Amino acid sequence: MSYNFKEIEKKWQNKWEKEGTFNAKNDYTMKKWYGLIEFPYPSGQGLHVGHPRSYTALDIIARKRRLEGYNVLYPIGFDAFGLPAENYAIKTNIHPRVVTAQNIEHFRQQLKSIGFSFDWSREINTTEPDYYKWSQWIFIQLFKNGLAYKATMPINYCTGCKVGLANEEVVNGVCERCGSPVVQKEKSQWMLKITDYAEKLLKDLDDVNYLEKIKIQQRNWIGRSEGAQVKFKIANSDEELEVYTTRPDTMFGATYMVVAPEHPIISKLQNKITNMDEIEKYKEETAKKSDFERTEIEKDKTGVEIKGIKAINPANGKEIPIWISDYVLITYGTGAIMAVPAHDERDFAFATKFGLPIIQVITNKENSVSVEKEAYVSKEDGYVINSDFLNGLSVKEAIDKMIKFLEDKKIGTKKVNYKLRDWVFSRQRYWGEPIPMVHCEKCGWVPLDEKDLPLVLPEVEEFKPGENGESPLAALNEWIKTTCPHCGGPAERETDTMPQWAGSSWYFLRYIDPHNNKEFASKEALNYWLPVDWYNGGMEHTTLHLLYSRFWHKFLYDIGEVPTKEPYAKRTSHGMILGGNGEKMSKSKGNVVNPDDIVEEFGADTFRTYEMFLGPFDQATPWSMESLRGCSKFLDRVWNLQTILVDGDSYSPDFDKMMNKAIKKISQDFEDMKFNTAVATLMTMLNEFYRLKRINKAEFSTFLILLNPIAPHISEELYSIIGNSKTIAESSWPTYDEAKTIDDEIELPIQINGKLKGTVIIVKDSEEDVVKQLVHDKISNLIDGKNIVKEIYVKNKIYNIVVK
RNA sequence: GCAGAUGUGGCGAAACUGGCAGACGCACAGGACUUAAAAUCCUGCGGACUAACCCUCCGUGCCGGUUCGAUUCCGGCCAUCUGCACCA
Repeated sequence: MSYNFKEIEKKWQNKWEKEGTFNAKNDYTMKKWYGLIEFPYPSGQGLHVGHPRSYTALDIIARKRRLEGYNVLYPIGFDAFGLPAENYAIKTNIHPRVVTAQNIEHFRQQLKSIGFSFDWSREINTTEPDYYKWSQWIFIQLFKNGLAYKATMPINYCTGCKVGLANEEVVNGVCERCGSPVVQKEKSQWMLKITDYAEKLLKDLDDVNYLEKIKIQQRNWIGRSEGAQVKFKIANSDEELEVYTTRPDTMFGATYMVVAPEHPIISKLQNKITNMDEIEKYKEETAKKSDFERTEIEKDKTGVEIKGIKAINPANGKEIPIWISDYVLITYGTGAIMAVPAHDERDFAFATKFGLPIIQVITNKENSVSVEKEAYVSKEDGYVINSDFLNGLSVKEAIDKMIKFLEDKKIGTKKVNYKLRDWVFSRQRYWGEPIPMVHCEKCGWVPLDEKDLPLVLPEVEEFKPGENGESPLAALNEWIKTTCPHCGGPAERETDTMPQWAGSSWYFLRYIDPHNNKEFASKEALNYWLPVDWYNGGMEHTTLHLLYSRFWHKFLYDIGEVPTKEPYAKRTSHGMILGGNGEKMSKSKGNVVNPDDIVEEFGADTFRTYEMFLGPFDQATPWSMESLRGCSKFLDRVWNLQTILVDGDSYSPDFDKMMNKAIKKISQDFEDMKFNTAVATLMTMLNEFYRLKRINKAEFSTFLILLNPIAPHISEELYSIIGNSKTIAESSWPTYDEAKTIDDEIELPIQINGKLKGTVIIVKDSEEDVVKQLVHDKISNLIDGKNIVKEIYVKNKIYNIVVK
């Protein structure tokens, strides 16, 4: 018999909403637990089945924590600024605010229908002035502390639409919408100096409980390296070219230099350069490529020699040519490299293509290295040759000696470098937080007075970005004209807006005290709730959102605004849910599953159970309608346990053991996010109840509490039906007796030569001679007359006999 | 190219710290109930061998190694997925 999930789920959801069952308490004497999921971007498509995977997982932990007596904060909100709403506005001229409000309403209703235990009283929305006031406030603090600055950075510029584009909108070098070529266009933009925090962001990873793969990804992204920064003189000139290298030991093998096409040395020395035409042409071609293309495509190296100037290798004083090539990026290091083709793969490819000299300076112990066909890049067991005063040293020794040489001569220093780049914070867009800065002729860039926040996003007629890649706000002359907060003279507002990352970089702080209009959150509340105890989200956010929000938080810590160094004590990650065909769900593939349909047909509890059962939580798994029905059947069987409900005590000690083991297993599985095996354990329990055709009230109640975090509605309903006066939400998490989880008899496997030949029942912790006798009796027919070489007994695990 | 991950039945998967490979579920097959179907319940279900059962052998992407014993550890390959900023 099926149960009426529609009625039951509605009933409990209404009760929870009416009573505020899951709202966090303002009792700061209680032990607390703060669980966080990545708040959704309210897209027009509505909730994806991927969202509930993460939300159900932490909902399970949140519900368990409440039953364990914690004051739980499990909040929800909407990250509602963003491109899709703006692009929709451009098409339809409907204000993004209107569309966003509709989408949020839809999301809210969808989320509520799944029965998450969110504290809805703390819902936030990044597009509300009350919220982004504080995003702007934090930006001003960053500016005041020298961490926000203006710099000229390229944007993607569509030559057809004449607007700036996000990376996402550039597909294969052309505009996604009109197909016109996209070029890089220089633009003055706000930058945030995340690189100042590189060392802290790296080091403090040691103190947080993130999945190891997340730490590794962040470390690689920050990309700390040690090396040397070295000045190369330009022959017959006062100019110098500075390079960064991690291999100063190979400097005698540097046979040429390469600078990024955008490098300022070119314009500085243009009078000496004899092939400016050729260089300009190459620069133009480079501008057509996004960074993405320059780095992604496995292509032949291209480049142009800068004729008329030469550099001097400071190691040996030899003149070497200077080239430009797009494989050198202006944004990393100094934008220039010394090329050592014998010991760097890219340099090797470049030198081979353009016939540049290759000088080997590193060999191995056996001196069997050849750099005829490929570069020798190993740093281990390398020894220096052909390098004057470095000859015979190991790579490590040579690095130190060369750095000392450079420092003595004052032409170079030891230098730590990071791959991490500063954060481009300007967007030439409408639907974002206005940047609260004005430009005054006299005072330069000045932040708004904090009492004048929020700087409200003004109304516009036209959402289309302006020509030349300006923001739509650039057309609002009246709005732009303002007075300088510093000197009172005429000034102009910044017209770019913040990126979507801004609102999400600190939202977890606002949840803590969402209605505070004096501060982003009170000190008292921050002290109590921080840090976030557990944050679950997608791996795709590891290097951007996760790092950005750590950066903002660390900054706020340094200026005394938050009490913890790190925002998140623990970070875990969920795998993607794929379509039934094993491919990523997408409209074009027609394999999208809509959560609403599942909830409508099978109910929220089945949906939640299936999302947790479908596979290991951290791995990508395909959706299967058949398996979903299996979960529906499971809940029907749970409902029908009522038919075998009996009075009386536990059935047997063994049965009691099964219950204790299950409590232990499920409790631990939840903590380890092994939800699939937790569900499997519940199914096994259920099978056992039916096998014995009995369950008493105490057992049923325990079973329902264990099931409750996964399937909260049906479990509450049954809990009440079987006569409990309190609800599960008012009860506590079951405990188990460790002694009752241990078997006193063990079925010991017997192997001969590592192959299973049988089993024997032994008393737990039996001594070897006792077991030996039992084993020999059991398999005497297999070992009689055989030459026993060795016998291995691993207590309570295995007995293995080696025969010849 | 770099980085991270993954690879186990027809399918999703499980397996503690190196110790009985395949728990749980789906699909499938047979049976019960039913006038019949659906639903439900019961039984079986890695492969080879076998009429069938037992036995035996093979089996965790491939090749090798360590070990009494390897899905698990080590080396080398192959394939797939994800991310990327050619990171000097």
